[in-house]
Amino acid sequence: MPETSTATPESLSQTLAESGLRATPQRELVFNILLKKRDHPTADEVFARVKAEMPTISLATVYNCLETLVQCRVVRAVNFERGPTRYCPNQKPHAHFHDEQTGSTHDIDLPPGLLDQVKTILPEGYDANSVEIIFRGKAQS
Amino acid sequence: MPETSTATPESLSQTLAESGLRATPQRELVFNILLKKRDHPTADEVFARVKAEMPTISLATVYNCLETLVQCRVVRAVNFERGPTRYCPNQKPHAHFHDEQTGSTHDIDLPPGLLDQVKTILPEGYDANSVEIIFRGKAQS
DNA sequence: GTGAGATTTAGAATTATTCCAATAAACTAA
DNA sequence: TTAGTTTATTGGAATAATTCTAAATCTCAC
Repeated sequence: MPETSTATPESLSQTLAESGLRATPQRELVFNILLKKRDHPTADEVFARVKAEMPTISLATVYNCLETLVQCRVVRAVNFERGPTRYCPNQKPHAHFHDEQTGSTHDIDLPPGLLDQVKTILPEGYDANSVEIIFRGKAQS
Repeated sequence: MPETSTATPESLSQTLAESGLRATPQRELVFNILLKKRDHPTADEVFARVKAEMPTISLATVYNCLETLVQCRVVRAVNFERGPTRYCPNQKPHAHFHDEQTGSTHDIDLPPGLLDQVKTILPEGYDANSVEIIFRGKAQS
């Protein structure tokens, strides 16, 4: 697994505060669950994991928390294909490798400068603030 | 708009035949509709356009036809974000630029070799058969 | 401790897509 | 052609993912 760069649980509260948002137990738990198992879970999967520790939480809250974390940029929402959105707490620039056999997704570290280099293919008049790269294929198991 | 490389309406019938599939009026019309306006429409949008020319077609058939065309590789299904799948008849290797202001999507031609170059960042054991690149930002209008 | 605003909650509503069973169309072999 | 088989289309029901809504709860500043 690549080295990862993420907000820590401690800094989450601060990041939220900077956006005028509160660090609620639900938000913290959802974030910690994402950190604990970095397998790009869907909202439903996050809900199941979170529920084990906080049985009263609702699915709507999980959606709300995930959306909040995405807004604060401590979590990335990922959409490869038809199907539910997946969530990723890795904030380091990285690509995704989607293993077509297993359906699993791996983070791929990007060499510094690659994204800028890729941006140079854009014609005049296009100003990209983000670049996403998705590989599909077979990974050694 | 970048130059595009697509199956022609004429060759569609042959491509389908190669997969043991029939060139039905519905499949041909769906494909022609995609060629006519290359704005990455959703299935619903395709349905609306197709219906204007063939009022009896059903939404299920539009989904079926799109899926068939994707299987035959004459159409690409694109998923950027939460929301319906979009369809693109451009078979030339290209990236997508998603204009966050307008919500529209532009095809970006790729210089030869770029995809192979990007693949070189993959660690040992990863074998990608496709690479997708998505830009997000602002395009000059 | 009160009031304002933020957050959570459960369930209803919506959206996108797939499934299903019946009909229709096209192809094959006699 | 014509019966038989396979393939495709159709409309509606079913499912899946997400968003909405309105009420209850919590938190913070005063």
